[in-house]
Order: sequence, then structure tokens, then C-alpha cells
Amino acid sequence: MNKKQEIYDEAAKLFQEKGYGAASMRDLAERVHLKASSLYSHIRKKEEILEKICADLAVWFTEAMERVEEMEATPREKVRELLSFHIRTAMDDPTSITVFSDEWKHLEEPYRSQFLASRRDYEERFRRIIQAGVSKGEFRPIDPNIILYTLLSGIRWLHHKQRLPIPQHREGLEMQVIELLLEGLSKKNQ
Amino acid sequence: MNKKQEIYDEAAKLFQEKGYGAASMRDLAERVHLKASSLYSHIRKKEEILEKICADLAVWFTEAMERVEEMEATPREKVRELLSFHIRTAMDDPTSITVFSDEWKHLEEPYRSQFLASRRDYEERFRRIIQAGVSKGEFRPIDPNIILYTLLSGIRWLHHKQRLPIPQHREGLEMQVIELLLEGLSKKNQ
DNA sequence: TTTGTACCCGAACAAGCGTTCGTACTTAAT
DNA sequence: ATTAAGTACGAACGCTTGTTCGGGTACAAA
Repeated sequence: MNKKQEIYDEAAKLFQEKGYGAASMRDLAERVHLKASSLYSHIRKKEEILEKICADLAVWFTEAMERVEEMEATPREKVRELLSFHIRTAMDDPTSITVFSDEWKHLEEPYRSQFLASRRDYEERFRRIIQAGVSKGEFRPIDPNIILYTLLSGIRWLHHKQRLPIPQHREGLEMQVIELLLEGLSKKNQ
Repeated sequence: MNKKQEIYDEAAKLFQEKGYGAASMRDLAERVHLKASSLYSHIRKKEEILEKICADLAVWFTEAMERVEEMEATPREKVRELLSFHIRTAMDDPTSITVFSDEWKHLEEPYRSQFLASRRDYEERFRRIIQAGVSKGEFRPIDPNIILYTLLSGIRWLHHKQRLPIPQHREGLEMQVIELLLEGLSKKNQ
């Protein structure tokens, strides 16, 4: 129906599979049953596709952060909510997430700087929630930066393992990852 | 002194900064004060460099795994030892680790398959240690695959943040990351 | 029926890529 | 002094890349 959207969707898959650099416009054209030159009736340039994928997901995460910040909840509940949102996004839209996580470096200026600024902002707000939890004694007294990056990074495998040896259904997987990150690997009281 | 080694070292840095695909042989040549054609007095082809970086690190990790497997220790101590090794490697050689983690996909066959097989083997042995810990009740009853990927992934930010806002010295940072992964974010008994 | 708009294509462009080739120059071994 | 090996270079090759251009077709509005 909407050819433009079809191009964007197929491009995301292609960027995920081969990486932005190795994905050629002729590859992409073939997937949407066009010739390369015809793509330019729908888009201005290749990088525009990357920009849109990254920008859309940045908005997606920023809006989630706003909702969480407005919650009446403890830092622990807020962190749990953010982790849950990240995990669900990774499972529902693994293609875009991969591009967002791994291919943003191919953005040209000024979009690259904009992207990084927006990511820094998101991380800063996440860090504030963590800092609050540490100050309250809800969290272990660990450097908030270390916590921030370890949590975010500890999740970054989900979108790669879409159909790999994880025999779980959504809720079970989400619960276990969150439990592991919040409560740790070691079993307590022993 | 040894020009070949200089090329390999500079190539690793270049691959890290721009990605394998975007790093051209002319870029690399300039960095070692040569012209592109002169590189081929020292190496056979571009991908050969990538092969060596990946293969060397694969050996590095496999040998560490062998030492850990031979330890007389609990699963918890073995996991702690492996995490410690990963973290130290990421901090001591962030350049190679980045290439090893992010650029291996550009390996051509049959090296790509070899690399993946070796990685699967490593993960399988790591998984066995985790499984032992779960069976003994030392670890939480979480799917060993989820534990494996979350632990390995939770560390994968260190090599990117070489000179970023982590004001820690080595031991402190290593201790805190391991504490966070093994004991969790939440403070106990409250 | 004419005009306009949206879409598609083949051909071609300039630029960049990894790599090869022929040829020098330097250095050490014979 | 002669040979051989090692290293460096400029030029060029064949290929792929993103993108442009001019011309074509389809279809709806005027």
C-alpha cells in the first residue's frame, strides 16, 4: 500500500542484517521490487532512512522516560519500569532497535550530534533516578554511572537473540532478566 | 621498528573508530606513513588484519576459560574469575576488544564460521559453569542462557567508555561491576 | 481531451574502494 | 662488486557505491 513505509521497513531489516555501510541501495530496491533509481521518488537520500529510524526511536524512549518521571513511585519501581520498557521494545521491534543501537554512528552531521545529545539527555535522566535510589539506600552504594551503563548494556543482547536458543515466552524472559539485574546472580541468605 | 606490527595496531584503532567497512586502506596507509600500495609488502589483504585481531582474542579468551575450568573452586568463584578477566581485558585492550565484539561480522568465509564456532564453544563452557551453580542452589533459578547473555552483555560497555565519565581506577571499577552483577542493584534486608 | 502529478526505469556520472603491477631505492649477504 | 631480498611508490585496473537525469507510463482532475 504505502510504498514509502515499505521502503523504510525493509531498509531497517537490511541495515540490521548487513549493516548500514554494506547495505546498498540496489539491495534495498530489489527487496521492494523496484530499481535503485526509483527509490528516489520516495526518499531524498540513503541516510535519510537512517535518520528517521534513529529519530523515531529516540522519541519513543524519551516519551517513556517522561511517563516514568511523572510516576509516583520509588526509584526501584521506576528502574524496573524502564528496564521493562527497554526489554519489551527490544522484543517487539528488534529490527529498529538494532539499527538504533549499532548503526547510529553512520549518521552524518548534524544528525549525529543531535542523536548523541538526545542520548546523553536520556542517560542523564536515568542516572538521576539511580542516584536517588542510591541516596535513599534503596540501591547498593555503587557509582551511578556504572549502574547505568551495566543495566542498559545488560539488556543489549535481547534484540540479537530473536530466534536464538531462548525458549522463553515474553513475560518469563522479561521477569528473569529484571530479577537478575535487580537481585543479582547470587542466591541470598546462604 | 616492526612495521607489520605497527600496521596491525593502527588498523585496530582505525577499525574501532570508523568501523571495518568505512576504514579504507588509504586511511590506514596514511597513519603508518605509507602509500596504500606499500601496505601490500606487509600484508596480503585487508581482511587478513581483521582475521588476526579476532583470532588472537579468541585464543586469549579460550585459554582463560581453560585455566578457570581447571580451578578447584565453586561456580560462583569461577564466574567471578571470568567476569574479572573480561573486565580487565576490556580495560587493558579496549581497541582489540571493540573490533572483536563489533566488527567480526565482516569476516569472510570460512573465517566467519570458524569464529562463530569458537564463540559458541566458549559460551557453551561458560553456560556449563552457570548451570552447575544453578543446580547447586548457589545461583538464582534463572535460565542459564539468560544469565550467560546478561552477564556477558552487561560488561560490553567498558571498552567504549575508555575515557568517558567513569572516574574510577581499575580495581574499584572492576569490583563494583562484579558486585552489581553478582549481588544485584537492590540493597538486601530492607 | 488536455494537463498535471506521481511513479518507474535505463543509462550514466563521479567518487571511492581493494588490489595489482612495474619499477625504483636501500641494505645485507655472497 | 654482484646478487638477492625487502620495502616503497605512482599509476592504473575493475568494481561498487549513492545519486542524477531524461524520458516514459498510468491515472485522475480540469
